[in-house]
Amino acid sequence: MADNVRRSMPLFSMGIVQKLTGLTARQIRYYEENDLIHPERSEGNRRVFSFNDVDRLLDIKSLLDEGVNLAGIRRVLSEKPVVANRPAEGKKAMSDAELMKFLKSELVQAGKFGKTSLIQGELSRFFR
DNA sequence: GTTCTGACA
DNA sequence: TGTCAGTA
Repeated sequence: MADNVRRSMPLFSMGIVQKLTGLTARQIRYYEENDLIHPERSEGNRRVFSFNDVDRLLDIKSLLDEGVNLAGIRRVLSEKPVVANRPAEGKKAMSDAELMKFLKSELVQAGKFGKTSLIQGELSRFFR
C-alpha cells in the first residue's frame, strides 16, 4: 500500500507538470474540467499533481496523439479509478523508480532544449 | 514570479 | 487552444 501512497502523493506544480507532459496549462485545466484528472489543491487554490495525475496525463496525451477525442479518452480513463491504483499486475507499465527516472530525464532535456522537447511525439509510444 | 478563473478572438 | 485580464 506504500505504493499507492507514493503515487497519490501531491508533489508537482502546474509548471512542472507542463514540462513533464508537454501539455499546456490550458489543456491540463481543461482536462480537469472534464473530470479526466483530479489534482489536489494547495493553499492558494494551486493545483498539486500527484505521480498518478502525471501518469494519467501522459495517457491522455497518448490518446490525443492517436486522434481520440475527449469523449473517447474519458471512456478509457473511466475504467481507471482515480485513487484505486491497485497493483494491476498485467497492466503495469513502469515501476516507480523507472517512471521517476524517465520523468527526470525528460525534465533535464526539456530544460536543455528550451520548452517542450521530444515529449510531444515519441513519448506517446512508450505508454498505453 | 507563478498559478487561478473567466472570457473572447 | 491560445492568450489576455485581474488576483491571490
